[in-house]
Amino acid sequence: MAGMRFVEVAIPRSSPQPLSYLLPRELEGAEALGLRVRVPLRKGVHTGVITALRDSCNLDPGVLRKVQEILDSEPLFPPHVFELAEFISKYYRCPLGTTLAAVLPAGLLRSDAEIVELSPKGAAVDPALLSAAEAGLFRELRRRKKAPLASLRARHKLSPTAIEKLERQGMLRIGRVRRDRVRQREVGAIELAPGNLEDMLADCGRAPKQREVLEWLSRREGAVLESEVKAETGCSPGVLNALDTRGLIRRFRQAAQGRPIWSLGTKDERHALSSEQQAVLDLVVEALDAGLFEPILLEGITGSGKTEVYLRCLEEVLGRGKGGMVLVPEIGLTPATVGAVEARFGGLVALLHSAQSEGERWAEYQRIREGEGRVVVGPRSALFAPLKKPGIIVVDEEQDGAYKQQETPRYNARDLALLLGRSLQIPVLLCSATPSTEVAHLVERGMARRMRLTRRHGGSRLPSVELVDLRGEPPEPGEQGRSLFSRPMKEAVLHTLEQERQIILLMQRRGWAPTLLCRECGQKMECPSCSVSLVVHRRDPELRCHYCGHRAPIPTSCPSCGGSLLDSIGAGTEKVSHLLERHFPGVPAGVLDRDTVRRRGGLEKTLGAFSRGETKILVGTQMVAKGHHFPRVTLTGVISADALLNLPDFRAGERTFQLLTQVAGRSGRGESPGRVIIQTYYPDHPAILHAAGHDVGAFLEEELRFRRAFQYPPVYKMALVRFESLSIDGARKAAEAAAARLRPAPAALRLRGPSPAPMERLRERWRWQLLLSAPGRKPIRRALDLLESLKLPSGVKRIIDVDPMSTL
DNA sequence: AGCACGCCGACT
DNA sequence: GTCGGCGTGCTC
Repeated sequence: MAGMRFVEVAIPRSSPQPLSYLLPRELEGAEALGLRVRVPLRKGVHTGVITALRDSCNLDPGVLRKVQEILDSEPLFPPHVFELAEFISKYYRCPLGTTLAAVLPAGLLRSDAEIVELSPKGAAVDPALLSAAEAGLFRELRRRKKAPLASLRARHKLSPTAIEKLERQGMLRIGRVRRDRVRQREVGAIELAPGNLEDMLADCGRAPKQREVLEWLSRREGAVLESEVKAETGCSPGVLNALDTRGLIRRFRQAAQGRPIWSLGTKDERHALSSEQQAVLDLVVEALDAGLFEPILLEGITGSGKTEVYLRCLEEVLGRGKGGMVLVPEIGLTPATVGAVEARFGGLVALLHSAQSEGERWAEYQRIREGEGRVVVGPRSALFAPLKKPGIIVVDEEQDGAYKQQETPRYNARDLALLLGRSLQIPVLLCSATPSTEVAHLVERGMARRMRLTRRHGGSRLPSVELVDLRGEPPEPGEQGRSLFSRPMKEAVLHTLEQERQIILLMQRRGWAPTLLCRECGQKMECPSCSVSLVVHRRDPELRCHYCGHRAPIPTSCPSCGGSLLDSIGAGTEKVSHLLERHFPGVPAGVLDRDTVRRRGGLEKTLGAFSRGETKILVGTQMVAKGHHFPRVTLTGVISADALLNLPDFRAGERTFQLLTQVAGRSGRGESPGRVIIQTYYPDHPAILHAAGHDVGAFLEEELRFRRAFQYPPVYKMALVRFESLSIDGARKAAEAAAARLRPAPAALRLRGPSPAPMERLRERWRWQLLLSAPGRKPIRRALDLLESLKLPSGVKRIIDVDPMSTL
């Protein structure tokens, strides 16, 4: 370390490049890659991460400023995580500081907050001398004493510099608060002091409230939260104080536990491996022992035992003193997977998920860093878990779009898992019933091994799938156009109910109806901020934009022509459940979509009632297709397969195929055979046809042929460059200028656009875009370099999405 | 004169 | 990626 006098520091939300700093003598020797430091930048002090150590610097050392403080004693992550971050930064074109902020647990790199308060002079000022906006600000500060500057700016219509101006005038004081530490929140807890309960109760004498608390505590085991004691017994703090001073209870602080994630309390069931499963395990063990990268597509329908395979693989990994990662798309929706891993590995499991508080996530992070948590389960960011010696990476449901982050850094954790596996020389298990075209393409080129599990656990058969051609369905009186339930669908539902079995119905849209139309002028009610129509909701009656959250009351007359013939067009989950009630009166049904899940405990309640059989029918959006296991479900109905199919996106077919196959897999997982009914206007479309025929191979082959012919991923590489602006001209002109810069384009580069994005306006912003594709990455990389060097007109934002998941 | 607003380049 | 300096032009 001697002579390392300079450090490079990556700071989020500042410079795209790491900046050089001087390391003062007193800090020398303590520095290392991956430590956080406090450094001065412009007027303030920021928290960044050391990304390099240097003994020389190409800048004049005289201009360099000094590192003020080193915040950690140990690097926050092992080298492979840092290398991954550097790769992400380059490949997905996101500043390294911002990338590191996404890689580390939230909060560790949070910038300082500016806190505003009134000075004595400000407090005494005559309100008459202030502008209306200033008076509002002063009123709030008088009430709240202190408030964050950013929120004050947002709430009061002040100019951007007004608050600084008032500070210069001595009216306000602005202080800085550091927020780069995660607080592990603590709560009060109580337990009964050791000793005989009878004696203790006697000790209370004539203090009934204290007796009651003691008795209540004795009925509980271990420590109980103080808040819970108070709520349950209705006692005051004084009662607890009295018990404490007499030594009858023990009071202490403990780390606050966030809402536990909902796992099914699964029992660990070890299944004997089939020969197919054993073959995968053998392959993984071989790679483990040889220290080789081994990318494997583990393909198997629902219920074929993929989970047991990777649990066994993890056992082997742990047995060799290493750790493993299990990535899942959305942890809240995969309780079965989480439950299975927890049941098998217990205390070795480290769970990372978004329902945790920052403190909890930080605690789990440290457990992994210290080698205590060695099986990491989590969503895409779990790939950055600081395992010392990762031995395997498992990506469950690898085809899931949730692995792609939809904000910078726009990485895809499945792709990165392969990259990381290669650099660490370890096996990577990509699991899916419906592999992505990306992984299929890898297999096709011999770059990943395809291992199939063809037998369903317990020997249950694949459901039979019937397509209902909606074009042949007669219109129903009282409905506009067609009925939601075709005759075959109605009959199947009735039949299944008679057999005392359960039904899952897939309905892609939530709400009552996707559009409210004026029959007199033909106008659709549109979102004022987005180019989409507002969705009619009835449970909480209002119009709602599903993209920006805009809400409006349901009009009784058309806002543009005054006409009163307003019609809800189409259907959503609410209408489906309403119509179910009409068609099948008295049959209890549950609804599972973002609206019902958002309510506290909504997911647990809805799924719980269904799994206990209290509801017979479960209606929902794609959520119902995710890995739940309901043995009594023998019918799955798809109200319309066409919603996804009609999206103007090259992945529309793939997404449709995956969703249909997934949802079909919900049917008939117990002993009884399952049935699936899919309603569609396109019964001949390959995505629907092959899903009905359970033919993954044929679908992928055909889909890859289409992608090759039309130069789409994964055969061709792609990047999406989007320009956003509050003015339509700004976005369009920037996109046109960018396209002009790329012309004449090299032969290998294909340019689509500039064109308005399929959703031309979103959250008030107009969006225009360019799609770049090429047989290899190089022409795209060069084009993106060119575009990044192009100066943007003011008010225009440029978003680069490498390997986009969708082009909407 | 004092301040808002927009543009542009530097930040280490 | 953001901030702050500077120029321009408006208002008290």
